[in-house]
Amino acid sequence: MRVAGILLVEDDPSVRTALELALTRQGHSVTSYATGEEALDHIRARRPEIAILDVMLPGIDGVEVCRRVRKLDQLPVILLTARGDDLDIVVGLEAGADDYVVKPVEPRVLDARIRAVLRRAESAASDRITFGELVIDRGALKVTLSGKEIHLTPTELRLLLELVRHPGQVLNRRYLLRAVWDHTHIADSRLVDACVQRIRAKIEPKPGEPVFIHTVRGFGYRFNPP
Amino acid sequence: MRVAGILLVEDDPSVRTALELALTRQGHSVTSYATGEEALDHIRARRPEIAILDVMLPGIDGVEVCRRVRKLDQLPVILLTARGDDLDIVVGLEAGADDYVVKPVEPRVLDARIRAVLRRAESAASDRITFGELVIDRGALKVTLSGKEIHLTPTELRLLLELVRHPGQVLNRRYLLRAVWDHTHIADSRLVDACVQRIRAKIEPKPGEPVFIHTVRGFGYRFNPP
DNA sequence: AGGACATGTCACAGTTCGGTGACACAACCC
DNA sequence: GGGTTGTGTCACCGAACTGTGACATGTCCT
Repeated sequence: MRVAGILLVEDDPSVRTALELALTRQGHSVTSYATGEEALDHIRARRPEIAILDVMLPGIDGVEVCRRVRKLDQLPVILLTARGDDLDIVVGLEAGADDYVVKPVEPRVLDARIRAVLRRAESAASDRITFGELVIDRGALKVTLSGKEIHLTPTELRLLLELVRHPGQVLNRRYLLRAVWDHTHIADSRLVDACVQRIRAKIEPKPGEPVFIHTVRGFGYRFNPP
Repeated sequence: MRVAGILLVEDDPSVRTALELALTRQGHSVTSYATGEEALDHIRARRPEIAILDVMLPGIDGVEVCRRVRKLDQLPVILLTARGDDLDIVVGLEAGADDYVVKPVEPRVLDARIRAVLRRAESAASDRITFGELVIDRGALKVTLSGKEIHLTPTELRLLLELVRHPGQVLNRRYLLRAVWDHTHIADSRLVDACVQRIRAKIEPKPGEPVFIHTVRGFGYRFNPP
């Protein structure tokens, strides 16, 4: 099941907390703010997968955030409004929102609408895999950790992708040498170890106790989904 | 303003006539039917731009029509339902509907939703794509940067379009050689590199640090929407 | 504990890769 | 023909990458 990085903007703290809780329960990962300014910063910095914006906000309102976002980006947007005021709906959809939801909303309905919007947006999106904070985009060949892009060299990336292709499986050094380096029969080589070490230095929060790439003494390495 | 060929399916004759009239007044061209079977025939034969389907229909219902349509086509679908029954909404959106409207509906609101759905569908198939300051008109084969027209040679344009067709994806040199030059298996060639440089010189504000076409060392190039 | 062995760590130098500009040639247009 | 434009190729250079070996550290077994 896909899990989305959702940006939620809602100035009423009780509504915000309730929605955040409900969405988290549905399996989404949610970041929330109270103002449009913060939301725009977050969008620029963290690239969420979808934004859910309350229309009524102090300062820059949801519709305006939506307009600005639409100028730069394809980021899917759902607008939230307190009443089903028809004029709001027209304005909101004209601003480029992908959907428009009237509060109060059943969590299940909001979830369905989020998934519908994401499904539509996905056709253009690339295939990526998420392991907790680690996101590997196989199409863009990008790796991000907690939203920050990590630079991996070609060999490091190929090795990581090979490990990730078999999550939970132990891959021995000979296999990895063949798969990543095309080395057919170099028996003893510290190459793999060195490369794993370099990857760990980049993606493991504490390289001393690896979370992602585990050493299986005597056999090889295993990529563990957290 | 764009005028859409709308397929309307609604079994209640009075509602059908009312909606047809309202939509026609908004400048749309509407064809309407009372059953899902007729609708599917129409879709196959006439390729409407958008379908508005009542959920409750005798025989094949709206959700089922939506499901079948989605299997073959990208045809945008809006579902209509008599009450705001939450379960219906979830089922409908899961079936792939682009939007879900509860009757009775203000004509202006329905119109806004139609336009929003069409706008989204359009951006996927549109002739003109905008990436920040860079505008690529695939119909006119013109590229403009900050409003100024940029002259690209045919090969440069083909390469740029190929990259833009897969935004965010890394495309390797072999692929690009095949796609743009029809070269089947020239292994080592700096052709792509040279062409990318020429494009960069024209569209990148600072060719030293490219914004649009990124090099992914060891793999290829990636067009990054800003 | 102590030895044997497996793995982590690190720095460095050779190698590869891509950016860049020059250039030759073909195609095209006056 | 003569000039202009588009395209492929090449050589050079700096930057980035990577393999290697030496050494440190860790783990397992007796």
